[in-house]
Amino acid sequence: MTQSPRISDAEWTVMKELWRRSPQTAQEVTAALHVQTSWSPSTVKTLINRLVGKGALGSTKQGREFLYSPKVSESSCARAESHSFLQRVFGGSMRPMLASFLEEESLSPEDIQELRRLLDHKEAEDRHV
Amino acid sequence: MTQSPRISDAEWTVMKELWRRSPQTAQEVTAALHVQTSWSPSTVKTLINRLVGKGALGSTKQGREFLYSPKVSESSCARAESHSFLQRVFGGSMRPMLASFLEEESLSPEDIQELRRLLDHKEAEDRHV
DNA sequence: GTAGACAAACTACATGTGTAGTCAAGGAGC
DNA sequence: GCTCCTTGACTACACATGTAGTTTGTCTAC
Repeated sequence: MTQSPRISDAEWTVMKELWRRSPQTAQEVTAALHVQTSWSPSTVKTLINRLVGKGALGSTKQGREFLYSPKVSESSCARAESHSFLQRVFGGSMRPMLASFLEEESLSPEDIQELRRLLDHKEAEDRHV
Repeated sequence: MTQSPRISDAEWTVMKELWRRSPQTAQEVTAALHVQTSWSPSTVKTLINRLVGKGALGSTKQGREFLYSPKVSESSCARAESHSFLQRVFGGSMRPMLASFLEEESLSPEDIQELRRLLDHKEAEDRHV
């Protein structure tokens, strides 16, 4: 299990793109992100380098360029991030957190159905284990 | 509606204490946090000052000391924090986020019941509005 | 082979954050 | 009233982060 490094806001944006498609060159990533962010190539390159430094991205030299791809999975980063968020803001207890999200954010009827299914599943699982 | 300022990790710890009980002096907060954090009084004072600067805490002079109390509610900060977390990590979509939490974190049977109730409530609400 | 283009590497810099020390001012004890 | 202690105010400093510019090295086109 790779210990997920701490990934900052801007870095998440870069990671998301590389999770979506990889490997990509720095240039490609810059182009892909340009719509949402209008970051300069330097900026994207800096972020990529920091991520390589943190071990979140790996690179392979391809001629004059580098190809980058994630070395940590999105789900494992999401888990780490979620856990730290839960601790920090809700002291680690799920119930108030879920309550707050349900109150605040919008859910489609399908989302609600899906959630019920997840709860059923969870419950069944708990009973078995 | 007070626009909740961005509150850092360490600052959350201080805010939590003042949400738990307020007003308190810097000294009292330091003492209260000492068990978990072993921060020096200077550190706590710095954090408090920053929070006052951000408008998250208010202060009243009481003789030689100051009494501090929150100026923003815990729930509003939690909302802001939750929203930004949801955006950053799950691109704003609740369903994968909830799925990830349900998979990862542990829920008691009562938590599950409570969640079902919340979902029912939410659903009924949506139908009415 | 030389010039130009492009990508990588290095440097930059303001602001935020974690963590704390020092200085200064005002009340408490003598 | 003077001294000491406490508390507030100011200063410090390393590292992270957002954002980008400059230098250097190498490939490509002539």
